[in-house]
Amino acid sequence: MTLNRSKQRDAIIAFLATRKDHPTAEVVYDNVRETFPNISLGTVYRNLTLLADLGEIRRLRTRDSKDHFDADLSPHYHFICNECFSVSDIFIDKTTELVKAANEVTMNQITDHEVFYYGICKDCQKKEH
Amino acid sequence: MTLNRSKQRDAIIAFLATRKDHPTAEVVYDNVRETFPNISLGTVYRNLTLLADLGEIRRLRTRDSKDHFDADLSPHYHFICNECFSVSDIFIDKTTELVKAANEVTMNQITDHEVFYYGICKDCQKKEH
DNA sequence: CTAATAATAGTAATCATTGCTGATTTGAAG
DNA sequence: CTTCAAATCAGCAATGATTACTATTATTAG
Repeated sequence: MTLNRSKQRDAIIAFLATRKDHPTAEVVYDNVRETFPNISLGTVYRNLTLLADLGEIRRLRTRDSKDHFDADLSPHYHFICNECFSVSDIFIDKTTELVKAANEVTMNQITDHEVFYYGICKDCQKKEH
Repeated sequence: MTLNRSKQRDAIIAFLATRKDHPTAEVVYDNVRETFPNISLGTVYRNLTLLADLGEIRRLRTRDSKDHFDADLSPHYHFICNECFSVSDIFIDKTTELVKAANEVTMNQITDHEVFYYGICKDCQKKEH
């Protein structure tokens, strides 16, 4: 029940902290494997899930079929490209307004919220000439 | 390439239109089967995907591992219960503000957006003693 | 009515994620 | 510094939602 440290988990957190592109479990696995050649994919998933449950990272479930993970806990939203499925940050915070407006129309108890923007990212706009 | 009508698809649309609880493919299947006893789950999935791609219904990918479907295309958001994973409507529309604010910080081309609220629904609040 | 093709039922396959098991690591207490 | 129970791991099997495939049936334009 107590949380022990582990080199694998530390490496996963450290790697995530270096990235702003919200990698998938697979990407985390591929990268952490460069330092821990025989870390297993299961370990990556278990730790990402554990960290998300503890609230130390955020799990993003987008229209993409893979989960993405974000080590940045500051309030912000996300943009997902419909072409390449890349995920990028939208650093705005409308918590006050959004939660206030929602509370006026529901009795459900809101603890948090997420905003996803969809469209075509800058890079994919270029490609489509 | 041309779209033909099919009784199965009509039944799926008709069923979805009667529900405000954003059923999963499985739930759609169970219900439509009462009228079409040997409709297949694949047909349900194929049509839900087709309709979502055509923009005639919305596919909601939540923290729940199952997709939910919504026949109501009017601008509105969703609340998902962390306990029972029920999905309910939040009839507010902050498109103008949200898209305006996002456009001030990104060059990505935004075509649409989604807001998910999470928390404990009214029913689950009661259950908790 | 008929041919072309869209859609279906039934089932197999995919693939992200989770579960299992026996071995290894961690950390608190002596 | 040892000890030992509990936590974590690697490797791999299993799960489960969704998609793909194939032979058959339904739809619709002409």
